[in-house]
Amino acid sequence: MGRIKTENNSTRKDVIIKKAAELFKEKGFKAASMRELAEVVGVEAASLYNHIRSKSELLHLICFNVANRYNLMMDEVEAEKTTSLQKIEKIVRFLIGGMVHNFEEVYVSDREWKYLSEPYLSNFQAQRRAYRKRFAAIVEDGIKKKEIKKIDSTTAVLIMLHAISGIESWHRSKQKINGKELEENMITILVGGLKK
Amino acid sequence: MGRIKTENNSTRKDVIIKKAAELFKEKGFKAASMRELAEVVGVEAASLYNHIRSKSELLHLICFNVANRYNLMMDEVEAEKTTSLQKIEKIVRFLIGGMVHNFEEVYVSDREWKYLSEPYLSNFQAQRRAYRKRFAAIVEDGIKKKEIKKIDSTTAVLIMLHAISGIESWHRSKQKINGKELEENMITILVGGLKK
DNA sequence: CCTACCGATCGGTAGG
DNA sequence: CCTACCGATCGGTAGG
Repeated sequence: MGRIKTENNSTRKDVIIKKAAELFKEKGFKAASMRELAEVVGVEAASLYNHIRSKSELLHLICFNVANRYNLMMDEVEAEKTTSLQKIEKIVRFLIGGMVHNFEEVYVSDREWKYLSEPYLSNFQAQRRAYRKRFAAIVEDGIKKKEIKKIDSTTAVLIMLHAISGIESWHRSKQKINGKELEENMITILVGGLKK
Repeated sequence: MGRIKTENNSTRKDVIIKKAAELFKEKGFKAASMRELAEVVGVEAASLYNHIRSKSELLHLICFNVANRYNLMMDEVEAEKTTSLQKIEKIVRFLIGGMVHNFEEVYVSDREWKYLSEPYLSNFQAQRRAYRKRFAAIVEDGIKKKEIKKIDSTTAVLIMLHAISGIESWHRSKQKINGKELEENMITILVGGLKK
């Protein structure tokens, strides 16, 4: 009802969220102000509140958007009839892809989630814990089946997750190698480090 | 001259810096206020300014303290007559040790450096780039000598650095494995992933 | 979507 | 090291 869509089919609210993700990534959630956001959107600060409830709503929209995608992907991987190593490779590739293509959103959900307000904060942390547990279970399974070295699965998951979120620095870097090459290198080192 | 030392030989200024690191880690630099810092130190906010110049001075003291230690360590490693793989292992062990024993300080210098003010910001970024370059050169050398898989050295360094800074989550976690065990697991996966 | 404005909080200073 | 206080900026609201 009267929600105006632009030619690329996104509402004004979508634009605000997208710009918020960029701003939160650049400055950090606390340091980013609604006045700055208004400026990049092209309206007065007060006008933002016709589309969103609060600054903090912006953050939880961003974070849960990412979390939902991660969970759906994990459902899919668990359902597959493949080896643990293949599952891990698929997860790692998905995560790298997300980092490369939805950079700002993923970055914010990775680094700024601690500014979430309750009950979103607790909910997000719970989802995160659950996600890591499912990932660790796959690693554990691979160890049992002797596809993977005998290591602490929690540590292995932490390493993979953080190595990937480090793509941030790659993104900033001048002499970037391309996305595909990056992905293959990461797979070699990370998955290669697990293989027995 | 009147600088009072406590029994463990640290000045009041040292205490302020230490508490600042804890607070900046917990809340983030921007979200942490000088009034909160004063409270944990046990004085009024205005009194902090008899020991330090500004909030931003606290951040650069923390960040450069860490950066200096990293640089000294790199000097030492480069001077050794060991294989590239041994050098990398030494660097990784040093970084993990720093993360485990100087957690707050290292965390802040890793995640909050972007709030540094000029000229400190540029200086810090330059040191960081130089440090990574030296690390990558060691990896490169290992590849040439066929100790290490043929991978992009920049990516390899990024992975190691970020995997280690991810120890943050391990620190938070309930069912921690101990520091030594963590270190051995990380060496297995990270250095193992490089080995030819 | 804008103008006008609010109460709260911030980093920091003056003066003792 | 404290009391008292400053100018700036914040997220958000009222009213049109």
